[in-house]
Amino acid sequence: MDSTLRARLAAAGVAPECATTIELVRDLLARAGDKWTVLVVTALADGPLRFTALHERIAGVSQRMLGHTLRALTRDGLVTRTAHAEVPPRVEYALTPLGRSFGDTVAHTVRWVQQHRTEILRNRERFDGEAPPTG
Amino acid sequence: MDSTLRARLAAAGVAPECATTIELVRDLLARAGDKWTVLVVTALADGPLRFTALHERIAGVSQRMLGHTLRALTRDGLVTRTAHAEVPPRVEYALTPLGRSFGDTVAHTVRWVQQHRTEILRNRERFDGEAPPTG
DNA sequence: CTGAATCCTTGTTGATACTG
DNA sequence: CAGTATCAACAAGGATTCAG
Repeated sequence: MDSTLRARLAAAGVAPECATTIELVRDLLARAGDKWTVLVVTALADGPLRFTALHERIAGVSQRMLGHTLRALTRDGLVTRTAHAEVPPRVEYALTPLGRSFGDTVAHTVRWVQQHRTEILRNRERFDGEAPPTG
Repeated sequence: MDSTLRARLAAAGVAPECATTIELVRDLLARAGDKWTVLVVTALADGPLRFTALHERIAGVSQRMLGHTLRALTRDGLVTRTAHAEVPPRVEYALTPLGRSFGDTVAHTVRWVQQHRTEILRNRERFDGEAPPTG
């Protein structure tokens, strides 16, 4: 993990437990912000799906990134992975209660963005209109 | 911007406005998850601060990354940048109402992580205890 | 003091190919 | 079907240097 950060926070007088929380917060926030997590969680919100079903439903994701995303989600217990011992193999992914809860929290932020979408976009335009000419 | 994503979403039958929202959501989520944003917003929550004050208060951040973070935040209108025409220069950064609102939303997620911290950590341990031996 | 420019290291993403 | 391994491209992050 990012032990450097922990050391720095410790040096700054932050309690270890709190430091771990900060790392974890950033970790989860970063995960929510990565390219595929939100789409995966959203896709699974309607019910369990197989790997291929997810791959088809989420346009543009590579097998590799879908696999990584799913693995990370599974590791944190946000998603369950159920492999059925059959031929051909069948693996189903489903949201856990924790994952659903996480999805709700993210949805909260999504709603915020939707509400402030116009304002943010306008701010960017204004900023880009003023600043870019370096001189 | 990520026009590739937009094209893909369009191909998938997603409305352009919705596609923009998705990009923006991921953008803001990614920003929240980056290494310094949350710390900057938190630091500014107590009131305006100068560049150097922020640099001192946030242990471990480089001038470069602090500058980048501040610039991104300013661009979105989450933070104001007030340069006083003095010698030596003095620049103050402050949260806008929008920035404060954003901070509240992020705080919501932070609280979620704090509440589920133990569970997530336990899940990870269990996962790492079972899976790693590849064979 | 504030912060942009440069250079370098590292981590992330994705295409492709291969295995159980 | 459900992935993992490998490799190449790229972006993020950081140290240092330069400038207004």
